[in-house]
Amino acid sequence: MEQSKQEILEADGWKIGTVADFLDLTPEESALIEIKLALSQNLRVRREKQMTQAELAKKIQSSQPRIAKAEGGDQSVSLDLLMRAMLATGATPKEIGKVIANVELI
Amino acid sequence: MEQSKQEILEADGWKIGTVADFLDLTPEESALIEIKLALSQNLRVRREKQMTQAELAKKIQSSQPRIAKAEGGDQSVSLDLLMRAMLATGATPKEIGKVIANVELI
DNA sequence: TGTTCTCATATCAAAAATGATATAAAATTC
DNA sequence: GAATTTTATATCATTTTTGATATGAGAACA
Repeated sequence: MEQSKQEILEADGWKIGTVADFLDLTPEESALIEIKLALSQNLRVRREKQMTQAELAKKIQSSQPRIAKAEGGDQSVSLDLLMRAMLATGATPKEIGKVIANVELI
Repeated sequence: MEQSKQEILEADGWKIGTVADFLDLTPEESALIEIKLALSQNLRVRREKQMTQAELAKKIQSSQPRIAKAEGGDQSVSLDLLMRAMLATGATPKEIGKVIANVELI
């Protein structure tokens, strides 16, 4: 489970090559990554129930490839874009807060 | 109360000139601003109890002026920087989630 | 099988955000 | 009330993030 999580992070370009590198992250750095991943995963679930990536992109003046990156947990996607996307799926601050609050510290 | 909130937003460079303009924001745009403001205000409270802006800046490889902007709710500060700063004050995902969850929709 | 729809990946110029620096203003301490 | 510390504001070159575009991969379905 931890292994697969690391694989996901590596594939998405996070600065993690080995488990040692992973452990070199400060708790704060890890927490930020976890928060972003939680949001991106939640975004995909919410979006899939309602629309295509292209439709969501249009709603927030973005592009389909960028939504794909957001949902894929890509490193190049900011929290701001994730938040805009979440809100565009109808997520309320309460719901978003819950997603973040449920992030487990490593 | 609403008036003063608008004044704050204007002073910080948000694209809000009049109440009409303010009402032109989509609910999603408003929510994003509210979330950022809630975080910046909470950041100031947390940081003041523990350290100076310069000290916090050093912790996250930022600069004192940027922390000032973050706490001041400046438009040019990303959610990512706000989040990094919050985490550096020891805020947990649970606490951060609570701050966001408590944001009232307009 | 071929067509259509949806999502993923790559590239890139433009825009936004960044840290650094200088310095002013304000608050705190002496 | 002077000195010191802390915070705010302004500018700027660099980096990061962005939307756009092109295109590939895959699934769904005819």
